Amino acid sequence: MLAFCGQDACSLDANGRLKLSPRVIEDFMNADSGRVVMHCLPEGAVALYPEPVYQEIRRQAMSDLSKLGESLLARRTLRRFGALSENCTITRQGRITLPAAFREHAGLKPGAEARIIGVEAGVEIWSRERWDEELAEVNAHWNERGQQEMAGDLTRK
Amino acid sequence: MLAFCGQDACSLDANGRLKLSPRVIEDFMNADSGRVVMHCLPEGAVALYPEPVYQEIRRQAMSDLSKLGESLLARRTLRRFGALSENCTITRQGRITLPAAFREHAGLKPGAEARIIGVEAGVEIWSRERWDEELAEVNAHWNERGQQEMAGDLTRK
DNA sequence: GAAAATAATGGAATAAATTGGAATAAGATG
DNA sequence: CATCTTATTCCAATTTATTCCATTATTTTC
Repeated sequence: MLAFCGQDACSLDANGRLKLSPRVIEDFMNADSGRVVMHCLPEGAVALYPEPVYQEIRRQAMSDLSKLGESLLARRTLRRFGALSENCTITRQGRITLPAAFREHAGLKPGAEARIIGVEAGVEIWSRERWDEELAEVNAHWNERGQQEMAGDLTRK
Repeated sequence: MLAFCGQDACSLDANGRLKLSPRVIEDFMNADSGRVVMHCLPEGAVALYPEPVYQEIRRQAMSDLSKLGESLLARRTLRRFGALSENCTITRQGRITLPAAFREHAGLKPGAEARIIGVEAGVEIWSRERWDEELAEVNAHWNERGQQEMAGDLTRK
């Protein structure tokens, strides 16, 4: 059974809450009893990962505390993950509340249309407009890559 | 459970006091019973760390005092951390009072809007304006990083 | 050195926002 | 077409934030 796949359309309620679809809820229940980490991506969307997945992501990026006093990069790395991540539990009604700052990061006003995108490790929340653009870019990139591969096959000695 | 994550909006009262959100208070209680070190960052914000975290940040620098006699840099480093760090305890109402000099360092007048930013090791207090700029820079940096990575994926032989 | 004034602190009350739940509407399925 | 599932809206209750006031400490002036 494939987890965290496919796409859903949904909308934020007046308080910025999001109702997840039954299959997404089920995937999060199976993964970690509905415990979720919300994380703002540089691309302008919010990812939802089961907590263990996020811990794994963080394990590599963890910088040691002794550098904090002298390194701006170290401070900004912690800032990026600290400020832009938060955990929550899916409620009994299958809802999550996006913090206002996260909503803004993803360009989602209360009442906005959103896309829930399965990304295998979890799901991502995109505004409808941004998702359309992102999907076009993703496709363009791998098309270009394919073209280069074919060209390389001709010119290779 | 993620500690010291997310962002909060709050404002200084007329006397320059700051009410922390319940989850931040809880994180500090768990970390060191509410004992906190305030420290002015070069970026123009004030960091709050549990005391053990601050000790860890300073541990290396404090381990060799032998340079003090001949190194201006060493003396100024101690000066910076000494003058710009102070400890305090979160009150029963969950408030902390920023010393006037620290408030000024962070560009916070009494009554100003502030942002409490989780940075995993603790939290940082930013003025609303400065945080907006910092966040934009953080996002821009990691976006640029991502773009370079994608470009590299196309030109790779 | 004492008294008054000013500033700082602790606490409580009121107002605002968030959350949980239920009810209704819409859609899908047999 | 009826029933069951899913989505959306609305309301009540709780939590959280802000403001205001009283008390304590500190400083200044006489």
